Amino acid sequence: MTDTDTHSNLSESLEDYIEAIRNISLEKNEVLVGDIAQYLGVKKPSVSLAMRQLKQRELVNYKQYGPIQLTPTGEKYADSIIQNHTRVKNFLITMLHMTEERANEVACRIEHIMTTEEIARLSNVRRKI
Amino acid sequence: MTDTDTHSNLSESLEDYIEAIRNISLEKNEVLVGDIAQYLGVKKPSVSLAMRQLKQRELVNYKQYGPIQLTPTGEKYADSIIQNHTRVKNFLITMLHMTEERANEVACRIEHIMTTEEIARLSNVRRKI
DNA sequence: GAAAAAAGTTTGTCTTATCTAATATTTTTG
DNA sequence: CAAAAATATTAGATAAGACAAACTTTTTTC
Repeated sequence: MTDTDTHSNLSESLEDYIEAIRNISLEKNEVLVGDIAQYLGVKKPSVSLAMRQLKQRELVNYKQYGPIQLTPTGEKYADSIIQNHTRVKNFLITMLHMTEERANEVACRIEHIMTTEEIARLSNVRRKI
Repeated sequence: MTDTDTHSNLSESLEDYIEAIRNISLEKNEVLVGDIAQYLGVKKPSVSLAMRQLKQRELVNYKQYGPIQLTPTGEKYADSIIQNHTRVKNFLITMLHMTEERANEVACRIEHIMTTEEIARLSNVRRKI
């Protein structure tokens, strides 16, 4: 993520947490600390700490021991990350023939490295007959 | 870097050090701690510590206060990383129209994420008229 | 509604990678 | 060859991110 991208200040780790919250909330009414921990394969104390940081930046909203919600800003941020993830993943699957699992793994890393604009260009790369 | 790749055990940071040593030695007879520090934009104590770790893994060879050389294993490792870097970089420049500087920056990150085989496939992606 | 279970948080530790300041070695130079 | 300069290393500090163990709060269950 560079200065020229839309959202520029979160660590990769915190971006992953935001992304997770958004993805979980698409399937579940309430997002709990334990859900996020399970989703990301980390322990609950790690989630707890991350949530405090995201709350401080006003990207999530929650009261202690309560369920977690993204703020409108957090939601926009998440959607942007998820769009990037999806685009990278599609490229990896269609152009490099990765399995979905591997593509997710790799996209999860690359989504933090390239800017939204660069990823948009990536998603336009197609084999033209 | 996954278990299925040829070289699987170094941190991204240590891979960067190996890559740097190899690149510097293409331009200079002796590689000194200060050269590596300048090349990577870190301070000498960081290099010093990294060299100790690489030595322990028998990827570099040097005596204290002396110049640094890659072992044959280290050289192979470096060449593999550099080939990956170059391939990713070429893709980014030709397909995504990045500047050389930006392509280097991004390639430096992606080279640690995708396997050699995946990168080979990436380098075969070409616009076909 | 009190005891047990589940969920979340706090505290303290670990690892990795970096830095600054202080120290040590090597090289250069007069 | 001794003093100065350049180079490298060690020691100690910091930061991010994770973990386990202990503790707290909330929820469930009898």
